[in-house]
Amino acid sequence: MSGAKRQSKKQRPDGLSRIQEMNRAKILEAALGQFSRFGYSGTTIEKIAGEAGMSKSNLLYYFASKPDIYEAVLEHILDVWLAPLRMLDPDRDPATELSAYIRQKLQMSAELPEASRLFANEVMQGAPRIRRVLEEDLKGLVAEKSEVIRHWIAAGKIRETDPVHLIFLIWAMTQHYADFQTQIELLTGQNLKDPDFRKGAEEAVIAMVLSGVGLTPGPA
Amino acid sequence: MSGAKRQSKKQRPDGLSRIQEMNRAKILEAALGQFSRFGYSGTTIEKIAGEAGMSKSNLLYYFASKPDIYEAVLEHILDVWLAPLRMLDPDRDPATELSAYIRQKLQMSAELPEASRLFANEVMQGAPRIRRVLEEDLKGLVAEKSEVIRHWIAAGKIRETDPVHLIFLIWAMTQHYADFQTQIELLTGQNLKDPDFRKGAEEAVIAMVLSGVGLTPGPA
DNA sequence: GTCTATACCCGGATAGAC
DNA sequence: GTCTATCCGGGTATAGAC
Repeated sequence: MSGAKRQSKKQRPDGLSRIQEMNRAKILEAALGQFSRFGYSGTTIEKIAGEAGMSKSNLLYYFASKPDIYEAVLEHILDVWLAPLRMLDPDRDPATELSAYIRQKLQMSAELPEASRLFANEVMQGAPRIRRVLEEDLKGLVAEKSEVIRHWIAAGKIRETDPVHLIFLIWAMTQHYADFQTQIELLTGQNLKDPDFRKGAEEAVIAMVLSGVGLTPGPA
Repeated sequence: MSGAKRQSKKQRPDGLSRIQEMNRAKILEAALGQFSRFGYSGTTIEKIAGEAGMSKSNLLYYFASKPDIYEAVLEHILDVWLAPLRMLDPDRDPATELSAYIRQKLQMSAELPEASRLFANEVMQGAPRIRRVLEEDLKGLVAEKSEVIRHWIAAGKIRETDPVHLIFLIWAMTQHYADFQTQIELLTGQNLKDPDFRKGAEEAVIAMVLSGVGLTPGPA
């Protein structure tokens, strides 16, 4: 047995075994659900573990502490959360670009409402853990995309509008359907997962934004 | 001393002494600040008491428990929160009415952002304590005001629009400035308390809503 | 009517067996 | 890698003195 094969733990690229990866993923998903619903203080490690199908202690084997989990979740969703805005293209026409952006944001509100609510929660508490990201990355991104809008204005393609307010208002309208989902359901019995309602929301937001910048939305 | 004057505790209309009233008010104000910032679970009775300038035990003399305080705060702000919508008047012209409504909502976001955030917080958690109010009062109110908007449409005064989405979008845009105040401050360095920024927000929202329903906002 | 002291419970985190 | 047992801190709420 001398010189025998060593206990081969296949060293994967990230240094994690398959089950480790899977467990981490399950934890992050469960944590997103809990944090977004109950806020940071309102969620317990035990609940997250329960949702993820494991024991509290086992969870604490993967993440050393509660803040660690929270930050991992936030980091995990931030990229996908900001992705749509990055795609605003100055070289295409504003009606197409703005419509596409709104549709993407509404799609995210439909498919990942928890991410929206987690983000809202964090910001409402003063954004203690994502201050940096907002001040640096997001601020830069918004400045960049404001330039795109100013470019459209200068080219006479859309009406004179404050770019920053325009961006804020698009965020407000699209994220509202995720953040206030409960209220919307109580008042209408529907949410973005209903195709009809989703279409109604898309039309309402797009109509408002396009006419708001002086474009007349076509019937599609 | 026989038959002397009895220790006269003036029985006030609500059965509360002046200091009791004042203390209750101070507690409610402090509680609003804490709950809106840290959510229900994130705030402690001790913090509320500190903000209200009294001891934890003394606070618990006025409110028996944490949920009691929370419900009192919610109830206290709900009326004022829904007041602006009640004023939408079908007999005046839509441009005036919608502009006034938006301005009132933005005023509330400027002066009582905590109320907005508390409300958002509660709804995002599934509205466990105000389900009733939403299902009954608010639902009725929205139905009533949807009729107002349909009335304007039928009279040819505004473009065909889904009334419920219109209401949601006005809420979304106006409340966003309170709920995401932190983010807005980090990105622009301003908030609704700055007169210039407030004016910019009013113009942006009013322009968007009015043109969205087919009205051209005048330059004021 | 207000404060001090304290009981009690719950959630986060660790130690150590398996 | 996963579990059980347990510690510890903090937060709610109460008992009782003043």
